[in-house]
Amino acid sequence: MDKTGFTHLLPNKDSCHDCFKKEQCLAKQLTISDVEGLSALISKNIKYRCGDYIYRQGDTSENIFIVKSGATKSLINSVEGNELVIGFHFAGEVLGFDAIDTNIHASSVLALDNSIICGFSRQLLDRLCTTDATFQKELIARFSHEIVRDYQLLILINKKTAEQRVAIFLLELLVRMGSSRGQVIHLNLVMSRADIASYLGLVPETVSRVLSKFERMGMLVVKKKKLQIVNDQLLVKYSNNQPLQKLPEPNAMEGNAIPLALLY
Amino acid sequence: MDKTGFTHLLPNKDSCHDCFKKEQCLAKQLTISDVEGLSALISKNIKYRCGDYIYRQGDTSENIFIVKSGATKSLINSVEGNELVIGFHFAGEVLGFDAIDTNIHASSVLALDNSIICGFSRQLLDRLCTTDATFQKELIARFSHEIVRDYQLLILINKKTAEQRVAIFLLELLVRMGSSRGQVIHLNLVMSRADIASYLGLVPETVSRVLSKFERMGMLVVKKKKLQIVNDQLLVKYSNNQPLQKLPEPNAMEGNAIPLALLY
DNA sequence: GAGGCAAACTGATCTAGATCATTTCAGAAA
DNA sequence: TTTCTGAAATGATCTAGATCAGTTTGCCTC
Repeated sequence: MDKTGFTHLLPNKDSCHDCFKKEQCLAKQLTISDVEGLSALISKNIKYRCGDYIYRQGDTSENIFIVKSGATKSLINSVEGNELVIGFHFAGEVLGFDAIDTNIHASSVLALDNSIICGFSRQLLDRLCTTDATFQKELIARFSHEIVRDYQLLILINKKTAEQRVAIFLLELLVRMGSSRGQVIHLNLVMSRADIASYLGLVPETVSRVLSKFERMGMLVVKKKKLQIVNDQLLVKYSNNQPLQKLPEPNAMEGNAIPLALLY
Repeated sequence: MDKTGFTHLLPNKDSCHDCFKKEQCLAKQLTISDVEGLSALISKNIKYRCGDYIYRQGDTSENIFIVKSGATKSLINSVEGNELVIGFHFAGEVLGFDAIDTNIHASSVLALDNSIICGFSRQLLDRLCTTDATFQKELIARFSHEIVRDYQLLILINKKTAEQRVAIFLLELLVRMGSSRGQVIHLNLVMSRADIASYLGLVPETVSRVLSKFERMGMLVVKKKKLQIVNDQLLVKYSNNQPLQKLPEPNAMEGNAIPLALLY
C-alpha cells in the first residue's frame, strides 16, 4: 500500500493551512492568508530518506528548513576528515541558521530517518523580516534559543564522566520526544552508537558499555535501537554523578565532633 | 596623572560620532544622526574594572553590550557550583545574545581588564530592528556568526589533544588580536591559566605544562601573562597534531616489501 | 534458511591527562 | 628591603576512557 514509506507521515494536504505542525512553525504567527500568498517561496513537505543530505557544509544557503517529521543530525567535517556530530533535530526545529551571515553552510545536515521538511527561501525570510515585525522577533528568538542550546552542549561535554554524558543525553531525549517522566518509556534511538558517541565526545565502545551498565543497574532495557527507560529517577541521579554505591560525603559528619585523628 | 586607569582607552569624546570603534559597531551602518537622535537609549563608554560583572547568569536582560576596549570572559555556573568559561570577548564584539529569547541571561560576563563597554537598550534594539532593515540584517548576521563560533569551540574541545587545544587557542588569539603572522609577536594573556584551562576543557596544570613544553621546543617564550610567539609555523603544526618528533607514518614503507617479521 | 555484512557488544591493555603535593615566582603591602 | 600571597610551574602517581582485538547479533539478499 504505502510503498513510499512517507504516507503515514502526511495526514494533511500539501498546504500550510492544514499543516498539523503549524503551531510549531517559524511562521506560526502569520495569518494563513499571508503565508498562502507567499506560497511560491515555500517548498512544502520535501521528502528525505534516511541518509539523504538536507544540505552540506560548504553549500550556498538557499533556504531555512523546518523539520516537520522524522529526525536529522548535523555534523561538521574536520580538516582531518573525521566527522563531528553537533546536534540532533526533531519536529518543529529550524535548520540552517549557521549560514545566514556568510551564506555558506558551516555544517551538514542529513536525515536519520524518513523525514518531511519544509523549506523557506532566503528571499522569503528577508521579505518577512522587513514586512512582519512579529515574524522577525520569532526568528531572532529562535537564534537566541539556538545559542543557549549550544551552551548546553558545551556544558554536557565539559568535565563530565561518560556515565553523566549518556544519562544527560537520554534525559534530554526524553524531554524532546515529549515523553512524560515517571513511567516506563519506550524510546526509539534513531541515531547510531557512533553518532551518540561523537555528539558526547566519547567513543562508540564507551557508549555501548555505559548502556550495558545502565541495563545491569536496572535503569533501562537496551535492545539495539529500542530503549525502554525503567527507572528515570536513577538516571537523574547518574546525570548528577551520584551513583547508588557512592559513599556518604565527608561532611555527613558535620554537627558531630570531628575526631582529631582524622585531622592529622 | 591617570588615576582612573581608563583615560588612555578613551581618545574620543562621549559620543558615537567620534567613536574610534564605530567601524566595528553593531550600528555602524546607521547614519550618525540616526544614532545621535536615539542617544538616550545608548549608554556610552561604561567603565568596568577587572573582575566587574557586566551581567550575571539569571539576570533580566536590559541591554545588548558592545566591547569598545579591554577584554571580558563569559562563563556558566553549573549546578554543582563550578564555573565553565565559554568565551573571551575583545573590542568590537557583542555581548548578551543569550538572553534575547528568554529575557534572562544564560551566562555571566565579567571584565578581565579595565574595559570600556557601550550598552544598547533592548528597547532601542527592537526599535532599530523594525525601522531599519540594514540594522536588522546586521544583527541577524552577528547572531549567525555567534552560532558558527560556538561550533568552532565544540570542534576545539572534541577529541583534540591538550597540545592541539592550546596551539589552536594561541593561534586564534593571534588572529583576534589582529597580529600579523610570521614575525615575533608579543601577546598579553589577559586571562589566567585556569580560565584558559576551563575554556579548553583541561586543567590548569596541563595548560602550564603544555606552555612549558612549547617554550622548550622554541615556539614561544612564556613569562607569566606575557607571551612571545617565536615560531608560529611550528604552532600551526602542533595545532594539526603534527609535532616535530613524530615518527614517519607506517605507510611510509609502501612500495617496499613489508618485512614479514613486522607482520607477525 | 544459509551466507554476508555492518552495527553493537565485550574483554584486555594502554595512555593522556587528571589529581595530588610541593616548589617557585612576581607583584603588593608594609 | 623584607614579607606575604596567590598564580604558576613542576614532579610523582593514578585512572577514566581510548584503543585494539575479537565475538555476537540482527538484518538483508538470494
